[in-house]
Amino acid sequence: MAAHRSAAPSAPPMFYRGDTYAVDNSYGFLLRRVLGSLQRHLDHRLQDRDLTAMQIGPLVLLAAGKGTTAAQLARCLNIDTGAMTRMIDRLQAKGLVRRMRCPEDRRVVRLALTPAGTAALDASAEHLAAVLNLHLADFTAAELAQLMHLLHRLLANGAAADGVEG
Amino acid sequence: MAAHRSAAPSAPPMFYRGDTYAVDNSYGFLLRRVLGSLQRHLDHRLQDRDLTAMQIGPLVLLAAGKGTTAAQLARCLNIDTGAMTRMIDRLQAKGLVRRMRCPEDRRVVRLALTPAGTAALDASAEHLAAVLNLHLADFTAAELAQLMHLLHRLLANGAAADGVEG
DNA sequence: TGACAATCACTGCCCAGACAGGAAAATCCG
DNA sequence: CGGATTTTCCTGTCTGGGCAGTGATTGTCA
Repeated sequence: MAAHRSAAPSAPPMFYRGDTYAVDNSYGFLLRRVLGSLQRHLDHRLQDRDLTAMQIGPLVLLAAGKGTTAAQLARCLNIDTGAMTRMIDRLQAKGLVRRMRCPEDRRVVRLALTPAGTAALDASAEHLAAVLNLHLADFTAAELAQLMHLLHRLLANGAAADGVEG
Repeated sequence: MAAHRSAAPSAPPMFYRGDTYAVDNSYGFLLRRVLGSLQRHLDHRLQDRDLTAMQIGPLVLLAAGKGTTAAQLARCLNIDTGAMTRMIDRLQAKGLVRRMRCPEDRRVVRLALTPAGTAALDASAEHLAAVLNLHLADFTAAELAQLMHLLHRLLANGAAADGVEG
């Protein structure tokens, strides 16, 4: 188990220990609260438009051409396909996206933004940017870059462990 | 309101713009995925114990003496008191916490860990620490400190805006 | 003292994600 | 060709958060 680590069986980082764990030092709790703040701010700005912060995700991905099926969007957002199905249900009920059975592969359902969906996204993008900027009020460009770098590495480390355990 | 900013009514940071927004550059989406990774890893490690990552929050706070009422815990975790009520319901159903009407102020319900709750927390803390460490696999102590620092500032900037708008 | 506001816990009603399971369709392979 | 596997979407059922509204209690202040 430990032997195949070529460079180092190396010092597994022990920043946190079970017996001395304190909430205030946990970046996990902190992350949770930051995300909550982002979401709450965005939700408040979007409530006039009958949209939520979460619902923007699929709209952005569709507009950016990151995917045209529910499964693709779910993978992009790292969420369940079941959750995505219901999300699409809500977006479709609001007339923002369209479902169209794919003729070539009749399992898949092609998704597309409606004109209303494009309009809603255009109107929301500015709020999304504003909320992100608001939380960066006293940041320099270098600090934002550093933040993104650290977050990417957290994610990569988690994904690496996925492969091992999963 | 703007006058008290001594130095500058100053360049509002424009890291993100509505018309050029791209998912890949958004620290919001990144944050969301990191948190999801943390939660999934922890949930998998805890499923044997019939516990979820979310349910550890109140247990940790109770053990640390950060609060003894639902309202206090909710404020600590930045969540709704209604959500906390239901969370306590689930924890109580599992026999991990105890409710006790406070005699002095009969509005409040005092919360306390049961022995089973303390045991469950002790057993989980090590997994919590392990998951946090796992995502920090290639981090230095300085980088972790930097991450915490940046997250704290994001949170503070969000809270500052709360006061203004709310 | 009596009206008023604040606080606390709780409840309904939403949105939202995780997991398990199922039906239909496509693909792979013997 | 024909069965096994995989993929895609969908549907329960659970946990979980946000918001609004309720009732009980406490504190405040005229």
